[in-house]
Amino acid sequence: MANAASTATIMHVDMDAFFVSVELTRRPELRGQPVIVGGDSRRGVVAAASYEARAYGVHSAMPSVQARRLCPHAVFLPGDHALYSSVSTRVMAIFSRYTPLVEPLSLDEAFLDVTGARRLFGGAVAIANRIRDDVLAEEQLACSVGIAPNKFLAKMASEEAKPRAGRDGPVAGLGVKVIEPGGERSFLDPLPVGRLWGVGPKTLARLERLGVSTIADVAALPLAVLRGSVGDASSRHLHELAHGRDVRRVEIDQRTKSIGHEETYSFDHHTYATIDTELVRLADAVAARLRQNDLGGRTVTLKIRMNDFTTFTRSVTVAQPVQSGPLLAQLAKELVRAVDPTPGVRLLGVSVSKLVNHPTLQLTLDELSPTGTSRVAARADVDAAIDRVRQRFGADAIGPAGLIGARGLRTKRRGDQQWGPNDVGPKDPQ
DNA sequence: TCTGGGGTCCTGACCCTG
DNA sequence: TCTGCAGGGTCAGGACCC
Repeated sequence: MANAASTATIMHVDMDAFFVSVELTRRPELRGQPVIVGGDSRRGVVAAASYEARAYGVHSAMPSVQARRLCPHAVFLPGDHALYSSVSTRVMAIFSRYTPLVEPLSLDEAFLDVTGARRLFGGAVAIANRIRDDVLAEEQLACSVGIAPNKFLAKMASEEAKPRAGRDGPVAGLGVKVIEPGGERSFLDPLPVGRLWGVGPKTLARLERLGVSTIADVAALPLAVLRGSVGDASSRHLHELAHGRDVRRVEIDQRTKSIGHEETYSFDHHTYATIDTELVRLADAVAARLRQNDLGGRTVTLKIRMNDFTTFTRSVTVAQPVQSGPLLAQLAKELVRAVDPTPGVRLLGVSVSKLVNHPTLQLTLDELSPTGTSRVAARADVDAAIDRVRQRFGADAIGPAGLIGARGLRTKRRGDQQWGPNDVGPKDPQ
């Protein structure tokens, strides 16, 4: 790359149709067919589609019902979050052979700062090609790589390098795309403004009202005009990106800021009785993950989506960090009482933020009594015992008593029902 | 027509405190 | 004692990302 000695070299590596490609490694007979990973129920969505399915207009986040209509002969697979996660760990380890500066963005993509590795491996393009070869040889997976002076441009470049869905099947991409220092504007200017990071449907509509359609238009717009339309922080952010500037560094230590679980149900809940049961299950799962990471959180947020899709959040901040399932469930149940569930609740979520490491034991109100402190220690012992049983016998081996008989002792795990509910109705009295 | 799950960040309203 | 103001924390919602 020109100016290579003085400019940072950032790489964005993006796996091609990751979930589908992982599935094809264990179902090779499906190669060449339209394959869709995602929820197949009436409220499911597409998580990933093979390029053969994309040729029919199927894309991720599309309702599965619509995908089925567009491509009736597609093979639907339910998805296996645990498998994708383990493959992802191995792929990230391959990246780490070339630089310690690896920032995973999600299971299937990462930023790499290869500035210091260029000399050792013969340049950024050589590193990119070696990574692609290693991932293909060891995991039978393809990936695309963008190389540029900063994160934003590297990501844009990797999108340019990816394969595309053609009428007669996948069309191979470049594999590696480089944006040289000095070439930022000529690359960005003609692109539609919707390609800018942070421009979704709402912001796009606002920008279009200003007569903006390309990234060049944003770059030419006075900052004050942009600010009036999209606010202070967004205007500065978009203006910088439109000029090809992005000062964010590759961060290898990304601290988690919140942990939560949410679930969309196949059938709506109408009573506090069944909602409380679900909240116990969600709270238990969130608490287990908090303990797994030795974290506690002070703010508990409840999310409710009604069947007309209106969504509420209600939160409460407590003095001591929370880590126990029963206490989390108790707070969530108190929050849910502010909402009338009778019209129908389609989604419930519980999350915890304001996280702290190594939290000290938290007290409930009744535990503040003179005899209460011994109960706190006892509850911590119970939590630890539950975690040990689950580690040895599986997540469903033990759980809150309130869940027995509701939908079976089915413990919520990370990745469960990731792309929509199973078509199992609640045992709702209504 | 139908819209998942797990996150992050930003904004505005409101309340409390000095 | 009352009022105005600034700053910080909390809460709720919106928007966006993969």
